[in-house]
Amino acid sequence: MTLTADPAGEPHSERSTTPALRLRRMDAALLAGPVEAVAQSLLGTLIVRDTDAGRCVARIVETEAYAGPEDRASHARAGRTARNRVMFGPPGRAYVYLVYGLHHCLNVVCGPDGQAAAVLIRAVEPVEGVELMRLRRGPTAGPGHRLGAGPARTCQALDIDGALDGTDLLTDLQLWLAAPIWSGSAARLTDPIVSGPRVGVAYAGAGWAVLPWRFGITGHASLSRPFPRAG
DNA sequence: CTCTCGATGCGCT
DNA sequence: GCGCATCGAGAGA
Repeated sequence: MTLTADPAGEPHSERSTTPALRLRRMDAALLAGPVEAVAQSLLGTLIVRDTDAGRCVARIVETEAYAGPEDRASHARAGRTARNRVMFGPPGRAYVYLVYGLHHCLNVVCGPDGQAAAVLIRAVEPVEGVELMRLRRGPTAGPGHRLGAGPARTCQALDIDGALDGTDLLTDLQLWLAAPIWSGSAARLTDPIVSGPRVGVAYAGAGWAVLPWRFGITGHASLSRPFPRAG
């Protein structure tokens, strides 16, 4: 399925109104269950970013699951620390961290309060506010569908940084999660899902590094990078 | 297309 | 002090 909020994409007619993208706040129930299941459930849902500059809406097309201290690839592997404390909190919060000293990454905390688990948002497809996203990404950014093709690109396009760490994505007004709605009912992702090993976690050791906990919408143009064959 | 490398702040050992 | 859940530029095939 293709999601479009571009008014120009609709034939012009006198009584036609803008085919407004209708948004409904995400249900917390979607964030319950095993983190690798939640990571797949988040595919196709929307991130809404409202700032003074305007609204941006982006569709999640790629995720990675990170579990608790037992997961040697997870930031929770050393137990609860100042940086990862949000991961151990209630589901629905944003865990935002700085990586390589210059890039931010956004996670959606899931699982029960007190138990560390989070889903990294690895790539999004711009849906609304594409020009604003392009402005934030800078003049060297590629075509529109690549503006959110990576975890740090996603944060840059949506103006997400450490100040938003701990934000409640289920209730906040500036950064929140939504499900797309058509004809009054919630949309369901019908696209096939592809999986593969998580990116950049070789240090985690054989068991955890090869776990296929990276998920994407098969063949989507906004994926951060290709999935290995036979994923 | 692929590969290599530098930037850059800070959490953790 | 080491190394990172990354990106973009540049070189070479």
